[in-house]
This record gives sequence, C-alpha cells and structure tokens, in this order.
Amino acid sequence: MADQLTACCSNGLTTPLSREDADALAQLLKAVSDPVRLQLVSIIASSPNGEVCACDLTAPVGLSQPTVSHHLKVLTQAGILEREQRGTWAWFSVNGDRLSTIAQLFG
Amino acid sequence: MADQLTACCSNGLTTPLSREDADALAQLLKAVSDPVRLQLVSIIASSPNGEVCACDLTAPVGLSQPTVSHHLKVLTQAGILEREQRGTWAWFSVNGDRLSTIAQLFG
DNA sequence: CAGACATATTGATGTCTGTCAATATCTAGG
DNA sequence: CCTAGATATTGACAGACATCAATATGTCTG
Repeated sequence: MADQLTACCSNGLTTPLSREDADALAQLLKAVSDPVRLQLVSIIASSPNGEVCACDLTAPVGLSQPTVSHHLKVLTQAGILEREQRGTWAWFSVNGDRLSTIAQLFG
Repeated sequence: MADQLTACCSNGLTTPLSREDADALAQLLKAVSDPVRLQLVSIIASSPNGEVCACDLTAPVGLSQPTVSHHLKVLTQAGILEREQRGTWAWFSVNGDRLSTIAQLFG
C-alpha cells in the first residue's frame, strides 16, 4: 500500500484495494460524507485557534443539540476530530493527518 | 471558495462551507464511501489501460451482476467514472479531476 | 429477424442512518 | 450537597441504501 512515494499530489489508487482496506477507508469516508459533518469540520478547521467549543456549533448548522453531539461523536470516533474537555465545555479540533489520508488516496 | 492557491497539498477547508456546498460535496463523497465502490475505482484506476470492461468487475468484488451495475451507475452519476459503450460491452474509466476535487478539499 | 450474450432496470427486503424529544451524566460554584 | 448549565445517551421513527432474483433492454452475429 506504500509503494507510492511521489511526494505530493499523485493518485494513491495504484493498486486494487483489498476488501479489508476498502472497508477501513469507507468507514473513514462515511464520517465526512454528510453535509452537516462537513460543515462542522469546515467551521472548526477555519476557526482562528483551530478549535471550537461544542456550544458554538449548534447554531451554525441549525440542528438540535443531541444531533450535533451525535455528529461530533461520529467524527471523533473516526479520528477526524479531537476532543478536549475544558471545564464544562468540550472543545474540538481537526486532526489534519486523518484528512491527509483521504487527500493522499485521491490526490 | 477559490482563495486557496497554494498549489499542492494545502487544506481546502479554510472557510466554513455553506449548506449548499456541503450538500454537493457530501453527495460526491457518498459515492466513494462504500467499500465495493472503492474497490471498483481502485481496480479501474490501477488497470494498465485505465479502463476496464464491466464484465471484468463482477468477479473481483464477488457480488451479483445487478449489484455491480448499480454501483457503477452511482459512480458514473457522481462523475467519478466515465462510461463508454463499445459493442456489447461497457468500459469504465476514472475521472481524475473529480477525485482531485476531493483531494484538494482535504489536502 | 432470431438467438445469444452483456448490461440495465424493477421490486422486494433487511439494515443502516439522521433526526428529535426526553432523559441522563458531567462539571463548576455557592 | 445542591443547583445550574453543558454535553451525552436513549428510544423512536422516517428515509436512505446495499443486495439479490427476476426481468427487461440493448447489441452483435448468423
């Protein structure tokens, strides 16, 4: 899976994927294949500090608190977001490496 | 959406996505968020000629012909595959630009 | 045009998923 | 400890989706 070392911007699909690899990748991709989750990631990624409080994520997407909490959990479990408890609040940041995994696959 | 011109390997999520953009991107991502479809794309992308007959895609994924046909349709409608009828056979190739769209978003 | 073969469509079914209301859990302050 | 506020979990439900068997459509060849 790692015979593709041409640095940057080259397609990672140079060999047929095994079903196991395809399953793992599909799981990662499913996490970002939802409009609300894409919005959440983009909001966090584009924030000045690179981190956003969960309390500031409900309004922008216009959904209920439990629903946003659910999406944040899905993204965190996929390794795309990282969660840090800070007092009463939960702060989320983006794991760039995890996104790069996707970029390199399709780059 | 295009104020990000740092050539290669830079994250495209520099600004919050609108719901419309997020919807469009999610639709594209959903197309590749399935293990079977990932396998199909990887098989076609890694083939010598860059194109594969549909008749050669059923066996590798181990599913029925209608199911494979359905997956190919989903990928084609998402613009990820291109279809060319050649006699009785249908040949599929990968649209690299469409995959690059994903790569640039997460790169 | 008739038969053979490749591909697509239809219909049915079980599973997964996004959403919310209600409720529970956690954390800080008094 | 008790209250208030933030976040997570549970249960329910509607819609989406992957899959297959059966069938239809398309395309070449004789």
